[in-house]
Amino acid sequence: MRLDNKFFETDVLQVAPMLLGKTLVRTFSDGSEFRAVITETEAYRGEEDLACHASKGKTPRTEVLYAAGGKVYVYLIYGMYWLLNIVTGPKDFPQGVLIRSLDKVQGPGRVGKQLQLDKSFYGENLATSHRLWVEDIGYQCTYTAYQRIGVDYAGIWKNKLWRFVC
DNA sequence: GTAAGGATTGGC
DNA sequence: CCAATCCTTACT
Repeated sequence: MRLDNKFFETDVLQVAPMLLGKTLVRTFSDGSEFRAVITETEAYRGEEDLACHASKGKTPRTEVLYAAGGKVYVYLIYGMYWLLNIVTGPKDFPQGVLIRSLDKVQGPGRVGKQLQLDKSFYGENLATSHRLWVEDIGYQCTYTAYQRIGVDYAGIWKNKLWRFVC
């Protein structure tokens, strides 16, 4: 069954590991469908988390992070790759989960490429979208927590074990 | 207005 | 090791 907003309105440190084993579904305009199991996620939590984009405050780019959970946050990195994030938590508590890998696609940049993401997905509602959502197929995998990738600039926050891998 | 740099990847 | 490539943010 499709995950609803309720699922995503929980704290990101709960949602990020719970997403492992869930199925990501993307339908394309030609009618085809892509399904893959989420195998790696990363949590970004609050304005005080220097690795979180919301650490710079509310801007046009980070605005959706302040919404209640269940929305999509996409952004272009290095001018080349659209990274997929899911906003979590209550309204006005900026946090989100980066989808780093699927069973069939490893690497956040590759996930965005496979799903053919672009800026039109910014703010997409996963509970009602007809082209992108997450399903619970009754499977929860065991996981291990690691430090996040590529956030060496984040001071003490880089040491948080907020990356979850199946 | 201008410049610096990034939650990455693939190619040299 | 480093270029690709462009948007966001910070600063003059």
